[in-house]
Amino acid sequence: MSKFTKSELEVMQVLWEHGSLKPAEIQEKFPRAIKNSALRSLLSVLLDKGSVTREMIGKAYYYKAKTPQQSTLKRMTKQMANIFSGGSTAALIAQLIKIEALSEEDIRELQTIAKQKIKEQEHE
Amino acid sequence: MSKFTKSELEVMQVLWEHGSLKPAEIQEKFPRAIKNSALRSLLSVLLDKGSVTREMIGKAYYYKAKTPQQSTLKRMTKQMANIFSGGSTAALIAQLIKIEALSEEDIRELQTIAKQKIKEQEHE
DNA sequence: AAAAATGTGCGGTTTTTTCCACACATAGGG
DNA sequence: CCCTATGTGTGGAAAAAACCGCACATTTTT
Repeated sequence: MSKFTKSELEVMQVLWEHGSLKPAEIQEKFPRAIKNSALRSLLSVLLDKGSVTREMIGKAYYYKAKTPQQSTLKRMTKQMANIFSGGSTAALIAQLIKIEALSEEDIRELQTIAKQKIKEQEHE
Repeated sequence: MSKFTKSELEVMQVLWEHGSLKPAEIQEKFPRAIKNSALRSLLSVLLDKGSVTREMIGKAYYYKAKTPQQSTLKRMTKQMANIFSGGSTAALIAQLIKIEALSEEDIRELQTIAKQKIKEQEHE
């Protein structure tokens, strides 16, 4: 189930953010310098993995993410939880709130989200 | 600035959890099967990086983590934020609370921690 | 004392990931 | 028509990460 290498993740990041792009466009938006051929090589790996799809428009292929951002975030979070908090995602989030620099406004925002979450759960 | 590969992180995880261990002990507690020589090769990389230290006790070297768990968590969190929430750690945490499965108890616990965090900040 | 167990040091090989050059095709402008 | 720009496909090379065998030394066991 699609896990990504560092570079593959950079590609996914661009596609998640910008939707459907051809290689030259991905290259432009890439977080660092990369040769077109190197990038296309990455894309072909992602294509094999089924993480992206592509469609010929005009004379170029347009790529778009198939693996959702959210499922990737969840997987990576789970991995972090395994390393840092015995596998518990809740404990990981707690830990983050404790150690990260957060403004009072940030924290109040989190509180609001937490409240909403509880409400949602009551509706089930 | 010590960033770790997948395997290196597994080693660090064991050391963070168990303190000072010799290779054979790390090997036992390793999250998967690994040959002693492969593990020692990893340890030597980590030693070069300055992420672990070692001390000869009896006839074996005992390794312990030098890079703190917390700073590694912070770095990794920042990376995740770059990918998933435009670099904002606060936004990442918010996102996690939204999408992760959390029991009502978990959420209340988070709220308590958030409250404490606000209090702490008032004292500054 | 020999055998077995435990460890280290060293010098690689293998696998995975990343990167790239080059040949070829097509469209558009001068 | 020829040149340039823009793409693709292919077949690797280069670099990074992971892995491992074996010789040697010391201690423990029989």
